[in-house]
Amino acid sequence: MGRRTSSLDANRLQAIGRPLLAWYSRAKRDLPWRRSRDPYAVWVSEIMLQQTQVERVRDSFVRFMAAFPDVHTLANATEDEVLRLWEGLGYYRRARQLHAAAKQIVVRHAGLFPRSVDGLLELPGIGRYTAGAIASIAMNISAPILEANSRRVLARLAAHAAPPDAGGADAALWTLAAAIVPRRHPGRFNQALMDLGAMVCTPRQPRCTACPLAACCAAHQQGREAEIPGRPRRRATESIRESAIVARIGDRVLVLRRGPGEWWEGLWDFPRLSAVGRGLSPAIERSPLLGPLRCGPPQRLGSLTHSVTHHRIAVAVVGCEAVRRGRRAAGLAWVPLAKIGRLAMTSPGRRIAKLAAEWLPE
DNA sequence: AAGTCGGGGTG
DNA sequence: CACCCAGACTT
Repeated sequence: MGRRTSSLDANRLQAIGRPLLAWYSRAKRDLPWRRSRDPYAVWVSEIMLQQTQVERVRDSFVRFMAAFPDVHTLANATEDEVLRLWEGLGYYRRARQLHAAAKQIVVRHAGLFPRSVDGLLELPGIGRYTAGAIASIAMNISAPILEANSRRVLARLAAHAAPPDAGGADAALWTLAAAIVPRRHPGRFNQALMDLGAMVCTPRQPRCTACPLAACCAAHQQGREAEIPGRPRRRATESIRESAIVARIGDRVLVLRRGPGEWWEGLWDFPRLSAVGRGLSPAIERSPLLGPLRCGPPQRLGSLTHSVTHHRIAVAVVGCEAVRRGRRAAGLAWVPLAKIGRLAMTSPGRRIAKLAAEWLPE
């Protein structure tokens, strides 16, 4: 056998389960979605948790489940309602796909979840990780998972130094994950791996002295836990400057819904233009987006920045008194500022609305 | 294989 | 500022 530290040998493999599950039973996190093993609840939580930290999901999960307690309720909801309850979580395609999948489950599967990894994979928004998570946690199917936490744990156990974006790096770790997931309690085992990664085997300064797997961790034995796994290459962030327009008539302001192919598809936002400063006024008048809109001199209300993946956007917020409404169009609405809370808005849109509220007394 | 998609908390 | 996160999907 020529295997060395690049993968776990059979002895180390067998050594994982017992100490890991013992650690989990006493150290596991108390999370709202762990109160239920209903596939629907597990599914909703897993979609929310994609690329989103646990602490940011807690409250949204509780609110969402209260509004849509089962797959039929979700399937019958409007996309606006679903998006509004997704507000602030980001990656809104997840919400649209969740909604589409709920309809699919109701129409094609009589409201019952497919009870296999392959069946789950056919639903929009469910990939290899999420299918394995739902299958193992909600259905007691011995399916592997690989995500940010368990990837780090397994990479260190096996001293697998390649960064996640390296070619073939994940394939080896998926193989490892499949080799170690037990037939008994696969869901607990997988969640234990994730909790260990989140609480002990952290990206920086892992707490190896508290780790139940330290004795069989190749990275720890080599003293390389700080450098494993390697960091992926980061793209440079690109800076963007634009203006957001709060066009006002009386107590109403102009908002628009983001369309297909745009960021925040389906969500409402204030109109924005790439022009800033002196060029803004003519840009407003020319903008096919806005009408054209006739309005008085733009007035600076404030500024804010936000980030979308590798873009950093500086927004100058400008208010103006519109003379008349301009064209009517789907996805364009004059909304009383007091009622803007009912719309599913982008996060910067919410902040812009706040500036607008300060501008407009009551 | 590389890009895209949010947002906020942390150091 | 950079880094991080219970990934999926398109090109």
